[in-house]
Amino acid sequence: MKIATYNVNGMGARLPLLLEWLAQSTPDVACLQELKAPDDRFPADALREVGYQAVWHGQKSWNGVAILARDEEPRETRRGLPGDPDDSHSRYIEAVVRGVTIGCLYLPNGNPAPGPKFDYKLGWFRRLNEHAAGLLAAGGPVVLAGDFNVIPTEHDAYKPERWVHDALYLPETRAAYHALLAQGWTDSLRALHPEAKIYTYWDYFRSAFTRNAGIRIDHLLVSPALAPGLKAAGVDRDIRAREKTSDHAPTWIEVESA
DNA sequence: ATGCCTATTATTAATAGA
Repeated sequence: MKIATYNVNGMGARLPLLLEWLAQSTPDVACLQELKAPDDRFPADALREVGYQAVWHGQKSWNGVAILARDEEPRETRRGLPGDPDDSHSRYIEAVVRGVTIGCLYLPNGNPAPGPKFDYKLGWFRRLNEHAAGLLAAGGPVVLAGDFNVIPTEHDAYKPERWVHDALYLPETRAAYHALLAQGWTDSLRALHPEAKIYTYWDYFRSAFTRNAGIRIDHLLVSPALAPGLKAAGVDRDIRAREKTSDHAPTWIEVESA
């Protein structure tokens, strides 16, 4: 089973390349973030034409997440994280595909830090970790995939010193991520490639991609039921090199699901 | 420390991203 995550940075601008990527990479499940569009502008028909059914949680202008499944309708189990009824951001959706629970998330950026946006990030992170603990307690196969907006370690940034005051790398952010891993989740890409330089995001400025000045912030965490079945993991860098591309690249794993 | 570039929305500029 191939499971991917891709921050598309605008569904409206990205649909042609998204369709090309799906045809090329053929994931069984694709978690999308930053749709930047309301629910009624989700291109469900165009996706269905290339074999994907979806559940989505959109929002005008910002945020927005979706789960795509090939030749199958994802069975939605949750939209929005529990714990804050006043949270209006569309940042979490969860569905079961082929018996695997898929949590698709777009964790807040949190800049500038300190400040209210960083407080929101940490609060959202606490709610995620509480929900994740519940998913683990159920014991089944689970994948938490998405744009975590977390640089986990110094090995996950081209120039880590540039990020020391940034919300993606501050000690509180990394501590929350490592607390999540400590519950028993496996960071798939790092587990399969312990020493590799792996990036999933390169900003649009200063030819960051051609200089490989990137960071690793898109992650796929698997529960203990899935970890022994991890077979492969990678980043579709060729998609990031294309015209009209997102600033993120699709990131994926292959795992035995049963 | 900041701008660089891009997408979106609403009207040619503001906002957010990371």
